[in-house]
Amino acid sequence: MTPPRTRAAGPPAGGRRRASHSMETVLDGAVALLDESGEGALTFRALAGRLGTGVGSIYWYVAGKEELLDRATDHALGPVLASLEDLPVSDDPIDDLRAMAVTLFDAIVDRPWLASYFMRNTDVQDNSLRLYELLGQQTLRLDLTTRQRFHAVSAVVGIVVGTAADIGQDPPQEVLDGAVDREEFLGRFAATWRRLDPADFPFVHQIADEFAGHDDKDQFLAALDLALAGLRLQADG
Amino acid sequence: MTPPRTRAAGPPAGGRRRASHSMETVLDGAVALLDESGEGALTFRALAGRLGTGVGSIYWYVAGKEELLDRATDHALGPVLASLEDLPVSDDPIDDLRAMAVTLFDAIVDRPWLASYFMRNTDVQDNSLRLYELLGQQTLRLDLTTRQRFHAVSAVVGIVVGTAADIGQDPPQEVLDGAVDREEFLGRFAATWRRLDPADFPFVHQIADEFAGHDDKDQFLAALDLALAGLRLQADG
DNA sequence: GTCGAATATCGAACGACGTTCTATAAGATA
DNA sequence: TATCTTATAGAACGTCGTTCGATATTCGAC
Repeated sequence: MTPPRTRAAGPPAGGRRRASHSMETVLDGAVALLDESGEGALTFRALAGRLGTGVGSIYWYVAGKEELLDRATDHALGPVLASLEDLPVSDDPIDDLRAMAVTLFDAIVDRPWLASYFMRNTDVQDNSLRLYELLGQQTLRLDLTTRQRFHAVSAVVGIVVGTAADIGQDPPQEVLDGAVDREEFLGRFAATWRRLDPADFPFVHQIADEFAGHDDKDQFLAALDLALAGLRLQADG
Repeated sequence: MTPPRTRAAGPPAGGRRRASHSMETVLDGAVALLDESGEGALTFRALAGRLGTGVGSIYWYVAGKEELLDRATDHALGPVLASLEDLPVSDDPIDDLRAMAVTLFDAIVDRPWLASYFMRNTDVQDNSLRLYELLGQQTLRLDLTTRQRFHAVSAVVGIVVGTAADIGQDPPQEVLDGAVDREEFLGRFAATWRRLDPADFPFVHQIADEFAGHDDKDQFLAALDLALAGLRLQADG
């Protein structure tokens, strides 16, 4: 979460969103590149090639790579925000908060690059701010101080983004290429850990098998539920 | 956490650590650059300049930038690990776990770049693994399943690294340069948020003042304590 | 004491990247 | 028509990670 840095001389600068057919095209292209081959694949040259234009053109819409990333992130967050808004409302705010976090997590797992840029600049990332607001509104239904609400939402967002980022950066190409499947990948890991001296590494040694068969989502849900259990305690206390 | 990718043909490849005066020199230089001017400042040319050698020489010690970063991270983690080991042991494992998390957090705040590379490759990052083990050993003292222990440590590490990373990437140069102090920086933020329509953004609007004066460490401690409260529930239940 | 491998250094060169700049075309306005 | 704004295109610049071949140094084997 960070304020504005620079702004492209570009199109919808001030007022409400004009037509600007091409800004969407640029963002769609950027998102497509990110989806297809990850963060490293989004270069101005590659994007220009895909759009059939020159690199210079992109700079008319966007001040630089930072803004491109921020806007692409926000662009991709639009549908996520919509699905959060469509979530049913129960009478338990913490359950609703949980459902939102899970939805957000799933979206980030689908697009791991989201984690790196999410909430970096709420000035450009309108949807990020709305998303933050939506999570926050659940805490308004709880008996908490403002500060506690603030901290609760920070914690939840932190767990979602943190865990998802961890997962996203893990698979080292071999797995993405399909040359090595996830099971073997994790298994190699576990094997290394199991070889450690149990006297020096009682915990890691014990954890090895658990790790070999672990599900990233379970890991996320466990962390989330720990924090939410704490939050419930805080709200009821 | 990830297994090995490539390895430099380099020096202490297999066996126990030889003298290898220069590997330490390289890592010290890398850490110094990272400390002085952040992640962007660590380039092979800058490092070679500081060491008074050629770029090519560095590649004898390290297979590439990834490994350089991994090793530099682990190098910097050495003293942190030592201070974790020196922490007093109480009769409450969760309190001890908390103290460790706080110590780790403080170290990362001091060196924000640690967050980006911590635990990326336990094969090269010996200290990371030991650190993970140390946290895990506290959970061995709790009445939990292996899986719960695994998840608990993941959650704690996730909160530490996630929160610290968030903080580290925030200040947008102006603050680092001292041109704008933190208070004004946060204040600008809060002002933007306060200008939002309270009907559309009840939460963000309410949070604005809280945010203006917030302390990053409080934010971290709040998230940590929520999760630890949940953990205590789990262990006692 | 010599020789050849293993160890270690160095910097030019390569290709890819973000960014800047200038030239230019098309559309609106007068 | 002339002029300003909008929009495009790509050559050029400097920096980066990385590769490579030319060297120097060390050192055990003979």
